[in-house]
Amino acid sequence: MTQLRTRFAPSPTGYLHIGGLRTALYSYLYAKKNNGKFILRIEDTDQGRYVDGAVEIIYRTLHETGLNYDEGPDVGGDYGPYIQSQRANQYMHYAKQLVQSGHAYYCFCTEERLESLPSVNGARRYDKHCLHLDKSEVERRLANGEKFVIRQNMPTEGSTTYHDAVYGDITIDNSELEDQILIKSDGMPTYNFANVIDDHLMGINCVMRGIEYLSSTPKYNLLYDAFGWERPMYIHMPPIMKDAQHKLSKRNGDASYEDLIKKGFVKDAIINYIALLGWSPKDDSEKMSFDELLAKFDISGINKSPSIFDPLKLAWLNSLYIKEMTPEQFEEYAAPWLENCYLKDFDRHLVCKLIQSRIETFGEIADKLRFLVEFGAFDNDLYVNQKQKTDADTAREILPAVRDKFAAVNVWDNEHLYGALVELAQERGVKNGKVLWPARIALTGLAATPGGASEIAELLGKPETLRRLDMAVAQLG
RNA sequence: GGCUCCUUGGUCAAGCGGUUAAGACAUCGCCCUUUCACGGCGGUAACACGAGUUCGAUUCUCGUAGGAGUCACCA
Repeated sequence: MTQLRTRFAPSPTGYLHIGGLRTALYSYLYAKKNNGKFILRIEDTDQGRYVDGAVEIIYRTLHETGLNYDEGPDVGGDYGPYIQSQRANQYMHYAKQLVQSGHAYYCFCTEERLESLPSVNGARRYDKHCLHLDKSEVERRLANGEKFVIRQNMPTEGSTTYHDAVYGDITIDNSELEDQILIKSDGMPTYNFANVIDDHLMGINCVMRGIEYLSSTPKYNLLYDAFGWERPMYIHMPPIMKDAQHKLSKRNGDASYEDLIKKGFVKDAIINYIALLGWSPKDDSEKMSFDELLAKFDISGINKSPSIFDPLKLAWLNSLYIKEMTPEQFEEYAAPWLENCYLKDFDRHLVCKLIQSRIETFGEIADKLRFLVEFGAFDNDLYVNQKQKTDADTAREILPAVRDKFAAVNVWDNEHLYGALVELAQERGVKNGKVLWPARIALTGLAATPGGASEIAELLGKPETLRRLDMAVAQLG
């Protein structure tokens, strides 16, 4: 049995977008699942769209996410080169072979003539004009150095059917197929042509790609047939949408993998989430490690309908990955987010302890703790708490005592600070909340904060804690 | 517009002729609690529509509607 070979064939036009990453993920998973090979090929036949550095981003992203390809430009392999522009000289040979066998022909039509063609059903269609050119005339014009393209000669009758692993049998009338250009006038192959030639030459026997190729696949198959090559297995995938109408696209500035990382999502959560967009393990698994994904992946679980990218659910999954980190891992991961803002002045250990269970993405950290450096006048109504039965009056009564207690604390840590507050409550014969609530409000001026009064005081340090208490008392009048 | 594909709660999604139509996110409520968050428990919420096949359709067929893709010397 021949070995399964899948490939990911992006064009280097910028960041790797989410849809592309998912295509790579599924291709990788399917290959590995079947002891096959996963190949990376860069499709850069369009010089105009080439973006500097884009190739490196592709390599980096794939390696970073664990989608390690067995063959590719930077890792080598027996079927290289793996960059299409470096294989440029082979395509003409195959195109001419097709011309020989009558499956393709030279076309000298000018742009003007093409534009003057009548449009049928809202689309202009080439009329096979040059197919009927005399062989000697073709030779003459070629010898003359006239510009030409090579077109695929499509059958005009009948239909072609192929089987797609997720969409089933797809049948298209041959009359729908245009005599597409195989070789452009600059001598370069079109994507459609290079794709087929390279897939065959690289032994790719399983093509996984977006659904946008579903209806043009018969053209590819006709090419395989014309060469007498075996057609690959096809697995088309539904798109990932931004909303019901629009596909997720970098053109619209939608999130790329890099953007998500910058927002503080972790790579495992991103991979986990996109695996779930358009595919289901059938059981109730949601959070899955890369290995579990590999164990459970199956193309029968791939959906036919488009799915909308939900940042909220990604965030939830991300929070799961954050929570399962050990405190050490969390601190290490959070370090850059802490170092790059005011938080660099605070005890990293304490900060991390406070926020690990309270954030969904690392990008939220700075906002969540801003009160540590921003403190001013606030509404005394914040002291009102129905359950603790507190208000500005009870605060006015208890806060000076809180200040005294804190001032007397020698070992400035949560344990001692909390103990001091509880002790005060006991002395007064009131519930803990009666002291804790106003103390936290006085220290932060916020209705909700990560951490309670003593934890925040610990972070703030003694001088600042006492200063804020004084301000709060003064504000109460 | 032609052709192709798609259609289960707000979102992801199970279901593949007979189910009280799973589960998750979100949302709402309760519990826990040093506020928030975490965690636990529970609630609201869906088979686009119309025919047909069948004893019986979410499931099969055909229409309708809606959506997407495609019809390049772009990939």
